[in-house]
Amino acid sequence: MVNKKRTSPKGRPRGTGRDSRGGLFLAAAREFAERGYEAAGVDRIAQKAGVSKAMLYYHFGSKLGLYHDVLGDMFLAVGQRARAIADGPGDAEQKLDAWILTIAEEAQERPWFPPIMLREIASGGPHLDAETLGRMNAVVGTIRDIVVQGQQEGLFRDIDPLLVHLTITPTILIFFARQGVVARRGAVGGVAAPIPPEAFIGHITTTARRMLRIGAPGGGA
Amino acid sequence: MVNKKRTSPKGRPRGTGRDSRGGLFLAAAREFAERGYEAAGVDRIAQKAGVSKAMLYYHFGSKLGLYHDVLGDMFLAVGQRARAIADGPGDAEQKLDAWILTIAEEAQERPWFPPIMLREIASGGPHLDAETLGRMNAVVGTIRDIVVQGQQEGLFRDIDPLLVHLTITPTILIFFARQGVVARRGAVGGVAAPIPPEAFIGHITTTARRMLRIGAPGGGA
DNA sequence: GTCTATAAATAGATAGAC
DNA sequence: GTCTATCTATTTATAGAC
Repeated sequence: MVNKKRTSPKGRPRGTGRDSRGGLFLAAAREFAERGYEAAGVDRIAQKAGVSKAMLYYHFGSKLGLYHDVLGDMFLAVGQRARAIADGPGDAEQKLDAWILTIAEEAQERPWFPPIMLREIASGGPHLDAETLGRMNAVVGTIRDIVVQGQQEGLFRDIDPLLVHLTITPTILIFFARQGVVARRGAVGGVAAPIPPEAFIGHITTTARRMLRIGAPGGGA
Repeated sequence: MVNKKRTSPKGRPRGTGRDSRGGLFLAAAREFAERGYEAAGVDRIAQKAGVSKAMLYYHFGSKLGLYHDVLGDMFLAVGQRARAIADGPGDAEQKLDAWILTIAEEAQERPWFPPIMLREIASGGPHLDAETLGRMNAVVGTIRDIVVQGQQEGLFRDIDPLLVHLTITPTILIFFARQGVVARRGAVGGVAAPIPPEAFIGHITTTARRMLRIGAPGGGA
């Protein structure tokens, strides 16, 4: 039932090895990102990985088990980095910058992360396990800590930390989800307008500061 | 192949009637939002609508035809309202406020709008027809017009209009997609924190102003 | 316009040989 | 660890009666 938690034989990060398990993991992550959990096909995953479908069941037990492994890998990485930032040195503004950079880096390192995340939001997460749910909540808590710190430091205005999270994180996710699409299909529409990731990250950083700093124009709601 | 474009017998907006076609439209919109195009089942749609599956094919020709009808209804409404705002009176800031309100209203009037939109972004829109694609691009163009107006009026700083769009619109979509989930499941995680829509709209309006106004803190990128 | 019955393809999952 | 063959359920779509 529960999937095995061991890492690859040689200690490689999950999904990057050349063993059949790692190949299946990587193929699955891409398939889940492209089609979503329900529409993803175990046949296609096995084919992309170059092994038989039976291997998938041998390693992961079920389609859902495989999905949970992919989710676990994502949120473990993001959650740990977020916590390290919040608990580390620096003022709240520096920490928020670091968080923005972290999400952007993870989105590029694991291109399946933004699409899968968007789909889970869209569907209300019917196939999220308790462990993944806990890790997602931990991330929200981490952002809250950073915002509260900024308010105590007198840097940030009075604003609901959840609103801060809901403004910054989804924007980054959608940007990189769109990037993947633009790369594959030439823009969702045709009016491509490719924006370099660095330009986008700079924009979000600036916007986040303007959103949070005390005494800016636009009202303090 | 192409779905019939006529409205309901009595000229009601699509999907709100009590005829079998309207019932199917509404059930389909909800099913597509909840599960995504691929995972949506015509059997389930027909069952929810209280008619037989054959009726679905009689009215819409195919599952894809039905999906296109749902998409068309969404983007026609949003596109027309966006264009009316951009071409109407007022300065750019007022128009941007109106745009934010419009997206928020449409998201609440058609609760299937945000989830479907998120899924299309996640998958790169493989089942979008040319008409829908055109309407989506028209919306982006409309936002661009508003931002450019603001820059010419000396209200907005020099910023890529596409970045403005990518910052405001997705945030609103994700918020309301999440709202639907929170209502159905009690938050994606458990740490619910229900935010009233008005509070969120106020927040986004303020954030958009702070993002765009000239001479604010946080740097001007 | 509305239905039942069914065709034809594909899905996730398993058995058992090697 | 890896495979082929197969079981069973579900899928989209259609035929044809009323």
